[in-house]
Parts: sequence; structure tokens; C-alpha cells
Amino acid sequence: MSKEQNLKTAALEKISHLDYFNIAISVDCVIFGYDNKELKVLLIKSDLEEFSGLYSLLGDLVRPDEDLESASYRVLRDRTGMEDVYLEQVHTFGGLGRHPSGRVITTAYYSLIDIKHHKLKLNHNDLHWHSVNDIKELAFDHKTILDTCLCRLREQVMDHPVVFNLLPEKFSLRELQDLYQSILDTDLDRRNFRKKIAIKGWLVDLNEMENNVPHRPGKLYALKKQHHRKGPKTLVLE
Amino acid sequence: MSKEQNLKTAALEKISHLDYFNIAISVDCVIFGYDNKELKVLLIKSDLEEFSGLYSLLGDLVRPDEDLESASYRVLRDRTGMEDVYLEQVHTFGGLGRHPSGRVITTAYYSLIDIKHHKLKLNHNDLHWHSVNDIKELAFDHKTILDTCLCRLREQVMDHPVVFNLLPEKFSLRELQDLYQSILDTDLDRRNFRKKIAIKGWLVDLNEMENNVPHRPGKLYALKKQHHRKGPKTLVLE
DNA sequence: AGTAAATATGTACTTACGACACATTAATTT
DNA sequence: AAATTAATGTGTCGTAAGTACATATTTACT
Repeated sequence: MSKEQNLKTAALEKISHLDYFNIAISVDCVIFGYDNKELKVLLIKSDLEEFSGLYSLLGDLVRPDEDLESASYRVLRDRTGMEDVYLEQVHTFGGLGRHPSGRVITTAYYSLIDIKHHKLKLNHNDLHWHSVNDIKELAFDHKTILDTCLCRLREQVMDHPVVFNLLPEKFSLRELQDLYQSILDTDLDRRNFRKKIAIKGWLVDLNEMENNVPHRPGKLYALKKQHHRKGPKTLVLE
Repeated sequence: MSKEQNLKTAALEKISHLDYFNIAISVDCVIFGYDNKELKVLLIKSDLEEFSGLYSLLGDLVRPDEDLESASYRVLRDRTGMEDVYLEQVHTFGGLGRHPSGRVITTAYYSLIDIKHHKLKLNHNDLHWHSVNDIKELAFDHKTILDTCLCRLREQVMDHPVVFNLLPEKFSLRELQDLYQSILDTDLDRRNFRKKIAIKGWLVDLNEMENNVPHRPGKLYALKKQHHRKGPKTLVLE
């Protein structure tokens, strides 16, 4: 290798080394909620000029002294005031042009919370629940991120007892079915749905009844303790 | 806010800003192969003193001008000489202590290649195929990464035609069953396995026979063109 | 020619899934 | 108080897929 090439290589390496650390990493949380028979997601008005008028997911840069889950929980805590929330990593998005101010790679998480239990810390802020079905466009690549997380949620819903995090502790089978229908965006046969849920063995019959419903009240159920899934998803290996 | 606090905050922000860009991001590839009825993974001797004697996955820092898939393909190309390889993102690992030289967040991919078709570019290097079952310990958190990717592969195997990337173009049903058994680490009933595969409709009967086998030769099959899955996994939304 | 080893195939049993109808209960209305 | 309304609660049948299991056939090898 010639002397010039050596110099050139050294210079390149120097630049490269600096650039390697010129990539920022963030987390974005797709925070799902459920209300009025609709699946909702928590969004905030984008503060970037490029995306003025558009909403975006809740996210933040990852700090040097926290891991990815900690960063996600910080975002969740700051925005919703909630702590023990179901959280699951979905995908990392690293496209070159995804952030107008520079190179930012983001890891997307989805989480499930009971809307009723959270006091929006920030009514002064432009933070609101939006019906997932109504969302056509978001800032950055956040629409893709949302779609990816929704897709993951739909994959999970029948095999894992996660969506109970969207409901109050006690619920009727009708409420549960309505929730499933919102998530899957389909109608389900009531008898087959009940059979399917019964087989899972996830629920306990509380021997209580709904009240304050304008019709015959249904039985109330709760998720069995052993199936509670709060906190970050634990990797189940093998 | 007092003046001192202001100064303090400004200083903190300065430090924080620098630190934000003091996180490096890498990709690690779990490159699976299949040979001698065993599932293999491509590993290299770790070059870090802390992990001397241990093997590690193949990875590299992500360059500022490439996205995550490009970085993974670069690693694959450099190490195996192969281009059109199945690749799927699995998980991002961002623990604080995972890299001894500093903060490195890594996105893990797995890929599937036909061992026979790749000319190990680097026999001089300490690059070798290892039986997945024999691996007890790896450098960094790479054992966890490997386990996570193996877990994902097992989830995919029955529902998606991906493992054919591990086989030559033409194969017998016995070879395919052996492969499934290696991946799932179980015995499968031959008749039920064939029925299950037949129902998928993934294969074409080539009307050819094995040869050079020391027993009655079986029919040869190939994956239908329409089910070929090369390149990076395409996100199928909704 | 005989033996060994693998291929190729079918049936009976059980379990899950999907379509579908009717009696019951409580709140509301008349 | 009786009738109406709207939702709850439950069972069957046909179909599709999953599992367990045995025998005849073909080729290579000795």
C-alpha cells in the first residue's frame, strides 16, 4: 500500500469513527388503549416544522445510561404516569431518510394500557387518543411503525393473554368480544368466541354481574393471576 | 430557576447531547446452515481479549450511510460471498454492559444459507460452522442472541417456507424431514410429516429420483418459484 | 438369489373450527 | 302488571386438520 493510500485510509478511518458515533438511537412507543369499542393510540402533535399539522408517536432519544426498555418506560411514565405496563419490542427502523434532522435509528415498542386508569398528565400538551382506524398519515415513518405494531398485536391476540391490559380488571364476555373485534377489525360469532376463550382457560368466573347496563347484565370475569402479563415481555426461549 | 441551576442544566445538556451520540449501533447476523443432519451456525473467534477463546457471531458497526439491512448484507457478503440470502430482523439488544469497550446497541438478524453453495471466503480466518446444539457459551451476549434467533426460526418453520434456503434446489422428502427434525430438535412421524407438507402446497414433484444414496432412492422435489423467499423479509402488513 | 434398509401409502380416532337457532333473563315501555 | 325489547347463555352437526399406527414395495448390497 502506498504512502498516500495509507494517509487516505487513516483519514477515512478517522472520519468513519466519528460518524459511527453520529447516529442517534431512540425508542418509539405505540401506546394502545381501548374506549367506546374502538382501539386507540396515544399521539402527540409533531413539534417539527417539516411535519407541522401531523401527529407522531411518543418517543425519545435513548440516554447513555439506560437500556432500551428503561427508555421506553421513561417515555411511558412521563406521558401516562403509569408504571407496570405491558411492553413488547417489535422492530427496529433504521432507514437513512427517516428523520429530517439527522441519522436516527429507532426501536419500536407497543404497550397496552387501560385508558380509564391513566390520568393524562398532559392535557395542556397536544396529547390525545386517536382511533387507530382513522389514522391516515403520521410524521416521520410513524405510520409504518404503527402498522407494524398493530400487525404484531393481531398476531398475539389469539395465542397470548395480552389484551386484558386494555380492559378493567372485571369485564364481561361481551366487552371482551367487542375488544377482539376492534383489534381484529372483524365480526366474531358469539358462541364460537366464547368456546374459544373458554378453552384457553385464561379466565375466572367472578360470580358477579354487570350493572348499570341498559339490558340483561352478563357475568363478570377476570384474568387469572398466573396469566397476568405486566412489565416488559419476557423472552421465552425454547 | 436559579442561575446556578441554569448553568448546571446547560452543562448537563451539553454532556448529554454528546453522550447521545456516544452510542454505537451494530448488526449481528446469526447465519444458519445445515449439514450432516445438523443445524449449524457460522461463528468467528472473538478478537477481544475479554473473550479470548470464545466464539462470537458475525457483526459490524452500522455505517452512517447505510441502513440496517445494508449493513447486514455487507456482513454476509464479506463473510460468505453470498448475495441473495434470506434475512430477517429478530430483535434489538441494548443492555448497558453488553460490550466491554463501550455502549453498543445491536440489531440481530438471522439468515439461512445453503452451506454447499458458499465458498468460505476466509479459511485463513477463524471462521467455522458450529453445531447449534453444541454451543454452550459465546462472547458478549451472543448466546442469548443465538437462542432468540433459533426460537424465531422454530416459530416460522411450520408456517412459512423459509427453511428451503438451507437446502439445495432439489431435495427428497427425507432430507426435508431430517432438516425439520434438526431445527425443531424432535422426531417426526414420516407419514404425518409428508401429509402436512403436502397440504401446504409449497413443493413441486420433479419426477426425478435421488441417486448416489446407499438405499432405495426417493423422489426429488423443489420449492415452487412463487414461494421463494430470498432477500430481506418483506413486512406483510394487515 | 436373498437380505437389509429405506420409500411410499391409508385408515381410524380424536380434536379443533365454523355455521347456525332457541330459550332465558332483566330492563324498559305501555 | 303485562307486554316488549334486547341482550345473555348454551349445544349440535358437519368439516377440516392432527395423531397414532402397519404393511407392501423398491433398490442396493452381499
